[in-house]
Parts: sequence; structure tokens; C-alpha cells
Amino acid sequence: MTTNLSEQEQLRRQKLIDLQNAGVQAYPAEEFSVNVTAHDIKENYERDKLNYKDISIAGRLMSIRDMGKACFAVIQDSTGRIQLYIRKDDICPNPEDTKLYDLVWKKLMDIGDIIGVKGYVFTTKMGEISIHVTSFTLLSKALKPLPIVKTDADGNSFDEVTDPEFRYRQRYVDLIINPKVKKTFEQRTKIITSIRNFLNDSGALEVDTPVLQAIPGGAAARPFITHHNALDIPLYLRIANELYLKRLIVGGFDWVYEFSRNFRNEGMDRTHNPEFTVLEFYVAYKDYFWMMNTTEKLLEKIANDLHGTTDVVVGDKTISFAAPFKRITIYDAIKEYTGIDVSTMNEAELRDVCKKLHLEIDESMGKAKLIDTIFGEKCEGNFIQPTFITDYPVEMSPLTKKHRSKEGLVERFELMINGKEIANAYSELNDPIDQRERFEDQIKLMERGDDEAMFIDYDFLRALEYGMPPTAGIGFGIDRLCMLLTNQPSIQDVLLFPQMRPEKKAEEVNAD
RNA sequence: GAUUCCGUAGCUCAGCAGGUAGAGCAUUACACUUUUAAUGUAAGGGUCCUGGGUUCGAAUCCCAGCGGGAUCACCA
Repeated sequence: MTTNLSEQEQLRRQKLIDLQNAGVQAYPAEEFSVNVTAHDIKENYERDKLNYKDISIAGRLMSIRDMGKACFAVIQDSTGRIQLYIRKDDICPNPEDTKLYDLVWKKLMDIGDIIGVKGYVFTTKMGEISIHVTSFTLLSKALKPLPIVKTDADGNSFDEVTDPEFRYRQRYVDLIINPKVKKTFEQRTKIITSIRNFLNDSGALEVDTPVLQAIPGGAAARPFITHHNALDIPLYLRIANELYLKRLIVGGFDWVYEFSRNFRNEGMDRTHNPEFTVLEFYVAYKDYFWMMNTTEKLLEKIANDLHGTTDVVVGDKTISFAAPFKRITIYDAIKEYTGIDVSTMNEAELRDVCKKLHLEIDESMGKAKLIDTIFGEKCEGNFIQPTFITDYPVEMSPLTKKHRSKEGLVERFELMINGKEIANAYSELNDPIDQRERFEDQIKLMERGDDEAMFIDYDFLRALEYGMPPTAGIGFGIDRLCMLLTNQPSIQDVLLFPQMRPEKKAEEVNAD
């Protein structure tokens, strides 16, 4: 086993033994009470010096600069970093007994160890607010060396760990050594809190609905399948929670929402992870126009809560989340970017258009899919500023109410930002007869080989037959929204633990 | 799933007309009681992703596998 360890790892295990021999516990059980944070000190010390004469703080050792009979070190707590100044004379007042400084501190402490210190705050000659340490306590010994990232006065990083595999597999290390990464995840939580506050303040009720479903409904996607032993039935991990939230609208709640972890057994790339988060909410007695207005208000608030402004930098662009957003029908969008009016075309005419535009199509594609292809290839990427695309063909929206005045269309919108779909919403279909026919159309698609067509959920139909009020519903891709608002190009950078292939055999991991 | 690039010390990387490995930081030792990418001197550390092949000889060339990134396809 020892043969697997690097030189530095072996050394640290030896230090563990040396600590024990010196009577120092490497993993003490006692509480170490803390009365200040690094951020607090840096923020408030200058104007309230008296308050920082007797402080106690804990954190991870990030660097040590040994000056002989004194050392400078830096610890990092959950709020940031602060410098320590440790003098031999202070730690070991008795010159006869210098073990604590010369042995425990200078020989047995390492970068990565977690320590607690007591002392007082002062400012060094170089002007850095620091802690003059009067005593220290080892709280946890680190056995693996921490990658060292140094930063100079101008903020330039050296030896920054950028290897994506390292960062995603050992996110705990990434979080320790890359403060920007930690900030991104704090921002993610802020975004979700902002949304939750908006909804709760509006009188919405947060609910939990099943993740394990006998019929994976509410979306067109390939599900993960599992098996329940006691019931001896197959169960699916949910691909959406839509049908359950609408059951709750039937049940008499007027506004329900859920942050739903959804699972789809499909490809992975920069914008797809097998499990991802969608916020869905449903509001009784509203329609999709109301939902557009509400979406504008919500996004404007999120941007303000997070950045203090509605202008957000994403890559080399600036996106304005200030309401109102542009609204355009999908037919007008196609006309704008191709010059072709497809609104009255039949399937054969649409096929000719696709050929003229050099789009790849196949025989199985129906009218709606052809329109979707034209939009996806020729229009979608152009909508950088938030834009509502409205009034989709009925064939691709089996859960959406037919348009109040436009034949063949439904009352649906998608919100496009930075060329990507961020939200999908509609006036919900609440006519149980119509809904049953739409499901049956899906079954026909399934029989023609569409492996993503929806199953019929008979219990959902039964619920609709009891009567569902007219309802507006929406789903937001939370991960993608976070990518936008935190300016991260990959979904892996807004997921703490993105899905990865197993890195090696379990026994080898255990041997570490 | 397809194409393409990558995998060398704890970390970041160099080494590739094929001659069994180097740098900086980190580590170890010594010096230094307000330094800050601290500094100075010295030292240790590597199944060069794995397995085959070509060759007198492979980190370097070829093939396969594993892992990762990017692009494409499917999708949110």
C-alpha cells in the first residue's frame, strides 16, 4: 500500500506519527469556537480596530513563508483568505521549550492543513491586514498535497489548475484552490433563491412530486428505467414533472412550482447533463400572455438581485434583461431570417423550402418538424437579446391549448436568449377530449418509429375530466439560465458534480 | 454514436530528426523576527495513461484500449 504513495504523501503520514509523539492530535474532537471570518476582518478592521483585539478564526493553510524565527502564512476560510504572522517569541515565550514553534509549527504543519488560530489583527509594514497569532491549534491534518496556485499583486495566476478532468472529478479541490469556481456556485444558489423569493412573494406554493414514475410523461425524451423490487414493476426516472403539477391545479392549488431534477438518457455535451434542473410553475386562470409578462418581471429581478443591473456580460456580448422583451411569432421569425413565408405552406412545399435552404431532412419528418428545423437552423442562433418566439404549430405541442384565433397553431412561446432556448411555456390544454386525441396522435408517431413520442397517461386524462381551470405553465432550464447569468460556457461549470465516466476500478480508488 | 486534439514529478508545462527524462512552483535540509509569485544555498522525487507492434534501442513512430476536451448528431 505504501508503495502507491508519492514521496509527499509518505512524508505527511510520517508527520502524523511525529505529531502523535509530540502529543498533538491530528483530528481533535473538541469544538474550536470562531468569532470572526476573514471577510469580516478585511471589511471592517480599518474602521473598528478595537473589535479585533481578541479574535479566533479557523481555516485551511494556503501558503507559508518561513522567515526563520517568524513566519507569514495565509489561511482560507469560507469567506476568503487572510494572512497570519507567527513569531517564535509569541508561540514559545519560554526559550527553554521551543518545541511548539520549531517542531509542531515549522516541521509538522503543511499547506492544506486546517488550523484554528487566536490572536489580534494588525497591519503590516507592507499594508496588509493580518492576524498576529498568539496560539494555534491543528484541527485536521491533510495527507494529500494541495496544488499550489499563486497570484501576484496584479491578480495574475500561476500554475492555476485548469485541467477539466481534475477539476470536475475532484471538485472539492477545485473549490479550495479556485475562488472563482466557488463564486459561480454561490451565484447559482443566489439565482435559485431569487426565483424562490419571487414565487413565494407572489403566493405560489412550492411542492414535491414523484421522481420515480410509472409513466414518464410531460416531455419527449428517452428516460432512464429502473425496477422496483417489492412491487415488481418497472419505474422511470422523471423526464419532466408537468403532468403532476397540472394534477395539483386540478386539485385546487392556484399557483404551484417545483425545482425539478429531471433525467434524460441522451447524449452529453457542453449544454446537456443526464440530470438537470428545470423550474416549472403553473398558474390557474392565466394565459400565455400573462406568462410572458411574468417571465419578464422574473428575469429582470434575477439579473438585478445577482448583478445589481439588468445588463449581463455573456462571452463577448452584453445581454439586457430589462423588460419588456421582443415578441415575434415563429412564422414571422422565419420570414425575417429567410425571406420566406411558410405560414400557409403544406408539407410538400415545406420540403422544397428545406431543400432550397440546404437543410438535412428525412421522409419521417412531418410539417411541424420541418418548421422546427427551419427555425432551429436559420433563426434560433440570431436571438441574442431575450426574445419570445410565439404561436407554434399544433403537431409538436401535444399538451398545449389550441390558439384562440389562429388555425393550426397553439398558444405557446419559447424564450430565446443568446441563441438558446431558456424557457418553454403555454396556455395549458385543459380540454380532456382534445388531450386524449393528442395523446393518440403521439401513439401513432410512436408506431411510426418516433422513440421520443409521449406515452398516454390515463390518470392524467382522468384528472382533466374532473375539470382543470384555464392555466398558464412554464418550464425554465435552470442550468442554462445559470450558465448565462454567471457567464460560463459549459454546463459542467454550473453543476457541482457533472456526470463523468468512472475513472478507474473501485479497488484502485480504495487503495488510495 | 462520429470526427479531431490531448494524457510526462503533487501542480503548470518543456522534451518528439527514435539513444530509457528536464524547468518553475510544491517537498526535504540549512539561513533569515513585518514577508507577500518572499529570498539565498543544497537535496530528493517519475510503471513518461494501459497493452501490443516496428526497432539493436520508444516518452518520442504504428495499432488497440482507457480517460478527458472540442466540433457534429440527438436533445433542454
